Amino acid sequence: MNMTNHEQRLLSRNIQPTAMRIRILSFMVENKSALGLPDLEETFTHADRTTLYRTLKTFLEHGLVHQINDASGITKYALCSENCTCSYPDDVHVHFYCTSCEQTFCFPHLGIPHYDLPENFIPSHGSFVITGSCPSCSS
Amino acid sequence: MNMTNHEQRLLSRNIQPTAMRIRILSFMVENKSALGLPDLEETFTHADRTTLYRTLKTFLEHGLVHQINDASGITKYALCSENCTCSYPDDVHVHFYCTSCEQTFCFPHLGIPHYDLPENFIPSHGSFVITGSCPSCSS
DNA sequence: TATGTTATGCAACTCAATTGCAAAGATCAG
DNA sequence: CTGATCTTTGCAATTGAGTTGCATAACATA
Repeated sequence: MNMTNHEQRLLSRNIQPTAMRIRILSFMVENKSALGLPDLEETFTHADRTTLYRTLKTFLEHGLVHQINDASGITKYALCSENCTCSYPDDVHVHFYCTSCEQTFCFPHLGIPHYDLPENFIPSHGSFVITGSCPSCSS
Repeated sequence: MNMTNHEQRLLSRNIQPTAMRIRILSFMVENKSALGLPDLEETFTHADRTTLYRTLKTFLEHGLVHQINDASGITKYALCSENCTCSYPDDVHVHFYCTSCEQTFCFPHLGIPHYDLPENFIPSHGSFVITGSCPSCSS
């Protein structure tokens, strides 16, 4: 709710804290699950799709959010923790995609193991998604 | 190359071994990396997109292939091993997506750990993708 | 061969993602 | 304060993956 907080968070990632970006960051902070562009379009009906699209891209490039590729066909984004550098493998965690409500959740406490990749495969990021049914949908 | 082999493989998954399906299975066997619908369209220019699309869906539903969601935005499919039931977590393995050539590789020998999911999250599948640069592109 | 089922082809549509360009807003030097 | 410059936002349009309904062709079964 403290806008200055969000401003600080943007500034710490070298993102110009415009009104639009603060509003979008605020929305992502309040939201429990990862968000895709269509989610933002639904919420920010007054704003242009392009702006929302580019805001997500900007957030991603500056490491404010990480990208998740679930089976929904929609690219989702979720906020990184304050000290996250999105580096592999330490800052990569497991996600859960519910096929029923199509929401994607972060499980920051579930990290990923170290993998010995075949020679000359150079890792930089990761998207680990478990698919199934979430508590709201599995009851 | 032995078509009868491919026929057997389709039949063992209860898939009617039509000429089209045998050709597509054959192509997938020869291919090193996972394939998406656009890849099939490029190769089978004479066939209809819908047929290719539905063939992949059929293969998926019958457990002949598994689905991978990498950062390309294209749903990829890769052949399962003979005795694979695509069950979580035993039959789930790590994949590698190269951002340069946009190819996705299976690492069947790299399994995934057991995760204690939060209560009432019921897993059924998984898509574990490490992103980076493949040997051909990292040199 | 007749009949019903399955597979394929055709056409059309939806929607997420993306790009170029113009207008508006912010920043900074003088 | 003013003008020049850079960044952000809005508008319009396009691409391309994914999907569906329906008609026809191929196939299996009796």
